[in-house]
Amino acid sequence: MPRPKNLDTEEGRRRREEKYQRILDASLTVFSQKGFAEAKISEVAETAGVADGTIYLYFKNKDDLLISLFEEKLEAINAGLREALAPTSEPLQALAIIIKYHLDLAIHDPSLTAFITIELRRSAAFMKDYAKEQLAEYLGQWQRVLQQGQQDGIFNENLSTSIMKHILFGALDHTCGVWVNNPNRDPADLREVGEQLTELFVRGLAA
Amino acid sequence: MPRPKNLDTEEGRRRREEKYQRILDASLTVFSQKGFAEAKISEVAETAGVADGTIYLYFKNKDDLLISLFEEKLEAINAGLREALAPTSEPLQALAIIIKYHLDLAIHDPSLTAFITIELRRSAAFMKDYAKEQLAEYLGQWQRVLQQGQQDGIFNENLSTSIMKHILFGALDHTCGVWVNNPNRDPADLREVGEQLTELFVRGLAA
Amino acid sequence: MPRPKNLDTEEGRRRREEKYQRILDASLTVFSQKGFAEAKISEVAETAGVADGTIYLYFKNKDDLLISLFEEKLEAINAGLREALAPTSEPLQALAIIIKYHLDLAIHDPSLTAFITIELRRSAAFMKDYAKEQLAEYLGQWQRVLQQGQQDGIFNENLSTSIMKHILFGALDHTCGVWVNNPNRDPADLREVGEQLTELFVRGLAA
Amino acid sequence: MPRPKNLDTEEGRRRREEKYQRILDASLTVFSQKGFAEAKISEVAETAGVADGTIYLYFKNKDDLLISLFEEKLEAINAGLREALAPTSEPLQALAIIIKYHLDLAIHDPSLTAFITIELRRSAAFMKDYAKEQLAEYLGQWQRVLQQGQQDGIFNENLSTSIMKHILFGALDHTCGVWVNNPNRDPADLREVGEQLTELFVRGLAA
DNA sequence: TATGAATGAGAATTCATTCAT
DNA sequence: TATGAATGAATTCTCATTCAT
Repeated sequence: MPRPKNLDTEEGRRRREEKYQRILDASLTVFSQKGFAEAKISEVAETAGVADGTIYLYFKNKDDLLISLFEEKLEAINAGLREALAPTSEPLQALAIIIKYHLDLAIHDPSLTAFITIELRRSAAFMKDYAKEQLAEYLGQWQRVLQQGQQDGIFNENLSTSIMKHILFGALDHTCGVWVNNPNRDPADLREVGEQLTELFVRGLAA
Repeated sequence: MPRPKNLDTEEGRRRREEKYQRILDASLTVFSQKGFAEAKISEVAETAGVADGTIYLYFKNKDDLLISLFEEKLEAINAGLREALAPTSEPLQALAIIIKYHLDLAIHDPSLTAFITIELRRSAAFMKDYAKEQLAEYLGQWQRVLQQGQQDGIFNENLSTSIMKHILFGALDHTCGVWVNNPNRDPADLREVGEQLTELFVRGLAA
Repeated sequence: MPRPKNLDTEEGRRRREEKYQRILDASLTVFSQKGFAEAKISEVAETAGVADGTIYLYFKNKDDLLISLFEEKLEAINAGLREALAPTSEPLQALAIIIKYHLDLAIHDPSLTAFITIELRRSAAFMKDYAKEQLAEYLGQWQRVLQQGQQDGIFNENLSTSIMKHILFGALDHTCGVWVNNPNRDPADLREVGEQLTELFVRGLAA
Repeated sequence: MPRPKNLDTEEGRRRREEKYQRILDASLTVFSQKGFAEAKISEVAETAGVADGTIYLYFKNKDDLLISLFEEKLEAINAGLREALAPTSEPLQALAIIIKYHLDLAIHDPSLTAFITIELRRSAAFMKDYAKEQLAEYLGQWQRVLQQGQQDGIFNENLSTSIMKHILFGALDHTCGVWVNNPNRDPADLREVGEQLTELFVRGLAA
């Protein structure tokens, strides 16, 4: 969703798209390292290899950069999860996929995870619902799996799926946040978390 | 720990302590409403009913205010939990107490919960370990309960208590954060969360 | 010249005088160490062993402290020189006394010399003439010696005594300033300066 | 040495150099009028015709402005004296040139003289040796002339050139300071000072 | 489009001075 | 008188944003 309008040439559009992306990537890097408030636009620009002013050709302001980053990343995460869940409709398998997907995210993109863990709540509390919507969509996918499990008689019907999705998210988000924050992090540790978490939930949710 | 030296008179000490507390309370109010970065010292001062400069008689700078707030509040929370857990050594009861204690905190002091939920991770990531230590102590109390449960043969020994404590914290912290952020929040909802969470964990942890 | 009025008792006056002096001495210490602008009233108070507010019972404000210090010290210096010059009316002897007196000042009270060297010009440039007057009086004593020397036919009548007094002051003030600023200063070095300066002037001024 | 990086174009460099100079000139004006401590960055900015923030694109902070001003000006003064002394190696002529050069400085740039007279000592006492080095270089040029005079048998060998240079500097600096501080100053007065000073030293230094 | 120098609003912090005790 | 906590005006400096090139 680059703002600049020159879409005349194919070439032009591609170049714009590419620079837009570069700025967004740079934002993620800087925001995850320093946190949004401490991050300087000039540092984002330097990281992206563009001039400070250029950022304002693609984004309205610093907040817009944050919002766009959330939108872009959360959308992709949602799409990725949708794809990952497509092959199966078996709730237990799906639950395992959900957990694995979230943990893999942390393993493969620690910056993104650090960013989400740190900024999501602050954004949820003080900003409009840009991020909230996407998060709702993400958790919505989870909830559907849980509901399916209840329908299939696999998951305890007394448990509220809308509460469970938040419990699961909190658990995953926090454990990933702790892991990502550890300079000597080892993916094996996070995989272990996945197994334990799965066991806890599978037993806990069991009908 | 107010800085001013005049501790000569009983009266003097009390007044100082009182103002120190007033500033800290005001910080909590403002920090939880706007987030630390957006909070202005002048607003904290106004909320506390003191002049801007007065804050610097009690705290070194804005960061010190944040750190002191963490220390003070987390210490009290730790002490409160210790007290709440004292009466029982039965793991299942203790687990219920832990969950109830955390949720009651949110119900009785939503500002504090909002503050912790939003700022704790950011602080953990970028600040020294002022907050980390207290959090470790808090989760340490939880872990001891889980370990006791394993020893008593009540909790599944295959589950890592050090992972479980983080899972539980993430779950509680996030659900409380969501609840606190809801302008139409109803304590009953959070109590419901408590019951469901307890059930999930009791079953999930069962040996 | 303490301001407080309670002069009722002999005892009261003495105590006041004593505290006034203590504050002034503390000012000299602090001003000479940090310079007037960097000096903090609270540090002067601490050095004097009084409360911050007490200073304002004796001095109108920070500037008044500076001015009073100049007045007090320069007056004493003037009186001291007058006394030192009393025994002789022989110009060459008097000139030697003048130089020795100024250098001895630096040797015996380096703080005062540092203070004067650093603050006198700034004060002369930006403040009222409190200091100027006393300096004029000091240099006036010098000029009378130079004039006497011309009258006696010892000093060259073509040289302007009003220029010479400034030249001599600049020379003495700067060399003392350099010496005082040297952490490894040795009084012998300054005495050597005195001899050389005397020789230069005696020859240079000779009729 | 402007900080901004864009040195790409000849044009760009020139404009930057020009603005750097404008700010430095404004500093001199303001510092010499009020003294460094009383000078406000905002006033320097206004005098320079730039925004407050612009100053920080060229200088690290207020102290850096002072230091840079010293460096720039004292360097130029040193270079100027070197040039002025080049034509002659005759000590008496050289001495006259030294004195004339210093006094001409005051006549042609009273602000600079006021600034140096007032701030040099304070800086020497409290700041690093930015200014000290350049002053040492300046007085070093004087000392070489005095030494040459001794070698040539013109100047008294009993006099220490390292003391004499300080005496001369003090004399010149102070007389210039007094003159510059006089609102009704007449260059003729300072020329008279020059003649008298020269006569005093020529006679005083004579072998 | 891209640049990056310039802007200036805004915020933290300091400290001389006041004033209730 | 003496105290020292409280005040708040004043100042430095930062950095998101603009705009001339």
